[in-house]
Amino acid sequence: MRVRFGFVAMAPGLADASPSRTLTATAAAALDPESRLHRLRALARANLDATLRILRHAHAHGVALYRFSSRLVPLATHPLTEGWDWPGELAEAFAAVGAFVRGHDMRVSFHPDHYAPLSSPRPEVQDAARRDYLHHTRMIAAMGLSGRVRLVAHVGGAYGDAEAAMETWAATVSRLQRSRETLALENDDRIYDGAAALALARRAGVPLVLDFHHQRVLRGDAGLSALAGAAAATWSDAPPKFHLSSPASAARPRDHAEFIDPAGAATALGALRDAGLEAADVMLECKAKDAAVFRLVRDLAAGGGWEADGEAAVRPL
DNA sequence: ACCTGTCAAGTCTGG
DNA sequence: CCAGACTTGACAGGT
Repeated sequence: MRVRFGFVAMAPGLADASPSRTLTATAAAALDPESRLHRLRALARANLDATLRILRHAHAHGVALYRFSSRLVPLATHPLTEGWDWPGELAEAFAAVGAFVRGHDMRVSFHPDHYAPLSSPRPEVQDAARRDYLHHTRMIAAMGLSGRVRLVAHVGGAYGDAEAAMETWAATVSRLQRSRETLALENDDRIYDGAAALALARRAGVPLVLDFHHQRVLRGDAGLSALAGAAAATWSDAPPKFHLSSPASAARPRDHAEFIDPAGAATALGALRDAGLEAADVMLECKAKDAAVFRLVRDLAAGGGWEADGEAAVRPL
């Protein structure tokens, strides 16, 4: 088995490389339409530029797994920018990112944020969520990566009835074009645990990204290997994918720590090994980002049980 | 140059 | 019914 690790959005080691630069809506509203779009276009170009630099940096260190910032195009779904042809204006910059990903066979993803729940009973919220989903699929299309990038989404709230909310989620997803190829579902740390998310993912025909940290917060480590195996079985076109992070502190167990605690990682990776997987991709959600990947590989290799396979992957001994 | 409060967005809890 | 927490990185305004 080979386990590859990846990181999210920024690489703190790279100077001046934020992929999420933006303009506040208040500041944007104060500008005349022409200078507003001029500013936003420049920020988006800088974000895509930074993204390409981060991808080069990742690839140079053997990192094949990366999650894009969802804010590459600032205010893209805000009413202030309605009608903006960003796909046309930023075509080259998006294409360059996609070409690098294809050329180096990297696995990339998006994670629409939790303000866009497809399960909401409020029509205006659902409309906004669908616009957000559409925006992400447009970015993927602009990269020339349609069909090979997943949007990793949460179910959303419970709205007083979690069963009904899952029903709404499945119904909404079934209406979205090509959602089976473009979506993946992730368990959360409040309402939908691994088992619930797994059942919904199977029903909707989308793969499940099992988040070990969320699962531990809700249910502890019991049954982790069986759950990991079942989650892995929902993936057919790519290696199964997992999320891993460590609690920031005992007082704030849900928050993400700077780095991965090696003991916790060994438990999670042990579950993958015990599930008999041939390959797995594990996205680390740590404040230290890329540095957390490199440190975890070193820690696992030093701790016994695993050997480093480059700077960003391990194999069991 | 640095520090602090604020920010597009939704949901839930507590008062 | 409303205010605040939740979470995160970056802006914006002030020193």
